[in-house]
Amino acid sequence: MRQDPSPSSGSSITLEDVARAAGVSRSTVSRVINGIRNVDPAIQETVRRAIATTGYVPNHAARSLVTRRTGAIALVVSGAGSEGADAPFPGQVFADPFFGRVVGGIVSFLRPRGIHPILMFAETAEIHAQVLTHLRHGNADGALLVSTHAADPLPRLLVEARVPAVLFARPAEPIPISYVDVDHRAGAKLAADHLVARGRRRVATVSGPLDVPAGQSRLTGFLDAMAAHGHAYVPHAEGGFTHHSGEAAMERLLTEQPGLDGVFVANDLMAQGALVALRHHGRRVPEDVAVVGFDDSSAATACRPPLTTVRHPVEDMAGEMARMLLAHIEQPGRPATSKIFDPVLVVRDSA
Amino acid sequence: MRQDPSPSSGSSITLEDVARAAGVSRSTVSRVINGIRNVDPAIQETVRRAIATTGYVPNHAARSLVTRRTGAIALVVSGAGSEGADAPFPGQVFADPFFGRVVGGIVSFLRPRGIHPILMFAETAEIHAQVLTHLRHGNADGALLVSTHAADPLPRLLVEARVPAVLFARPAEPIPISYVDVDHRAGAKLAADHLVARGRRRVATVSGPLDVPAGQSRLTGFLDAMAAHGHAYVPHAEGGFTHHSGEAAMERLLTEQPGLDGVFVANDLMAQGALVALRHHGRRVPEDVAVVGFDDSSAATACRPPLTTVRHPVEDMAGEMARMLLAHIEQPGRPATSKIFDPVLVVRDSA
DNA sequence: GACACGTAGGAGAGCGCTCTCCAAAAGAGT
DNA sequence: ACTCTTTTGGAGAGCGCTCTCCTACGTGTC
Repeated sequence: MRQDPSPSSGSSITLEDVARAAGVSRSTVSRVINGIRNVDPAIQETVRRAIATTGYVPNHAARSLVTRRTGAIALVVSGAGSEGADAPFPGQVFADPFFGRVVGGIVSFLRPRGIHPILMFAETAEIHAQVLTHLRHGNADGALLVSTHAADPLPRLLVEARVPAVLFARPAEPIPISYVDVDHRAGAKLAADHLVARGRRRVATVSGPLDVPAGQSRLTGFLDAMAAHGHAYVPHAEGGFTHHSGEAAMERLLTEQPGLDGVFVANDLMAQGALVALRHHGRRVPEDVAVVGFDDSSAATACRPPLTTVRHPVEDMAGEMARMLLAHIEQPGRPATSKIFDPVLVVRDSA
Repeated sequence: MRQDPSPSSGSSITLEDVARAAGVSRSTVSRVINGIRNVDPAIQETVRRAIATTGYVPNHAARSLVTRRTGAIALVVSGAGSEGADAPFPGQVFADPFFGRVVGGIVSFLRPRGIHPILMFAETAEIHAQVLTHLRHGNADGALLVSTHAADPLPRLLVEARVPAVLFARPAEPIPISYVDVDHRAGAKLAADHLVARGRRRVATVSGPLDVPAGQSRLTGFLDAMAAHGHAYVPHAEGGFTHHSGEAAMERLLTEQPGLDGVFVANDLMAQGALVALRHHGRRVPEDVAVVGFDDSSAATACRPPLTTVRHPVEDMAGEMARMLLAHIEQPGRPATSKIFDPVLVVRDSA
């Protein structure tokens, strides 16, 4: 036995070898492995034993050559690479803990199915093309796309190239592509209701970038809800979903309305920045100013005080994205669908 | 022309089609594409034109079936999944901005070479096996491994399975595997020298977990450097490299030595936590207590005050990892090598 | 002009797998 | 007992590519 190829040595054991060892044909071994059609239980057992003793591992390339499936999916993080003054360094986006949660949700769903995502960052147009080529080369069966910017052309390119894809968040332009999203308006209303219930009368808001649907909807949802509570005018300052932009926006708000006692900040990273600005101006949170964030990212609990925030069920959404993509890959003609998730208010100490 | 397969329709254009269009053989087209051997410039031009007009895209599966290369590499984030009381949720690790930088460095190096990493999380032994199987199926040519825990068995498993691999940070057990690392002792000395130069006399340290080489080296490096400055005894509290463990360790240190005026915290995330504890106890930073972190992660600049910290050239190290892995894939017999990077002190406001 | 030599292109044999087609065997209905 | 269906295993044709031969054709040498 010692001259035998050990199972750990670079596997050049093929189906043919297993078939010979089991005394059956290649077809039968293939059927046992793929669990297709009926195979006599006794033969199945023999084949399984042969697979174990030979240490056979299927060759992925050969399989996908004939099935025309790679069994891989791409996770594309796309943006315009113009995150304020930040360097457009790939992986920069992971500074936002939100992406960690997206990745976690996707992996949780995919891993039990034996799929591991291929990570791609696409900041520039040149790289968009490269990503597209990669996908068309058959390196992945489909793509999960998380855009950081509204003007992202990739969703459209993906649709045109007929690459199965699912987006996180509704695309800015109306195109036939599946996506998941959270009900931003409902989340903003949750924040408004909470602030009013806490007795706050001079409320303001730090919005996200208004060219992004999420930024837009959170703002209008908040303003509408406040209007329903009788507050016709609510000051707002626009931020860019980053820590520093939140801090700067809060500064502007304090200049405009020094007497404010409540603020809704459109994401936690900005809220963290807002907290810094408030402290700098001697405001106590929540005594002087109540702060409500959005996302329930890990930044929310890292803050002092911990943030009251609107919980985006990111992991569930990411899992659903993966589920939808798999369905699209399974049935190529499937029409685009969307799924909107309900947010939840998580009450902590900041409001 | 309108009945022709349009370039954007699911590519079933093969080498054969291109060869026919160019009036040459399949071999010649292959040679042009792979730039191997001499091909008449005129014919090359004809072939390129044919490729463009047919919209040909090479089939990756077919190619890797014969070359026995996938052209893919795996990025494995491995740990024991017992990060304190945190849930072992995949992607959890991305809460640490450090990983974002690792990913960024890897992608920066790999992307120009047309390679996109396959992301895998391996928290449990069961998943280690799954990852190994995946690798042996030929889903990737090699692996880049970032462990969060010292007891990680994956490096050894990878070596045994003869999967080309490179680690981020020296393995706890001595095994023949390539790695990159930072000179932790030198970094800790930088911190000690700076604290002493700033005139601090009652210095303490929050160390990382002592079963991790990085935690160990940073502590001993710091203690040795302080001893060289005449400080025989330096109190220390052990943390777990997380925000909360840093806060807790700082609390303990303040109980043991209320009069301390300087502290070296073994990573920025813990330093951020330490800042919270110090503020809670009414200490001003840097006036009352000078704080030096380690890593120069984005947490360092998000803090108030911004952290003076030891910069780990993470992106360079990650890029080097990828370079080493490609070399190992290129020359399978290549002996394991390591590369140690020098850290740099980044002076901000905290010390 | 006969020979060797170097170079460019073509032919064709696989790489390891899936899957359709067939044949053989087994059961069902009359 | 015969035909008709159903079940189960084998044969073999590719999937699209690379790469090793092999042939044809200059070019150089004596």
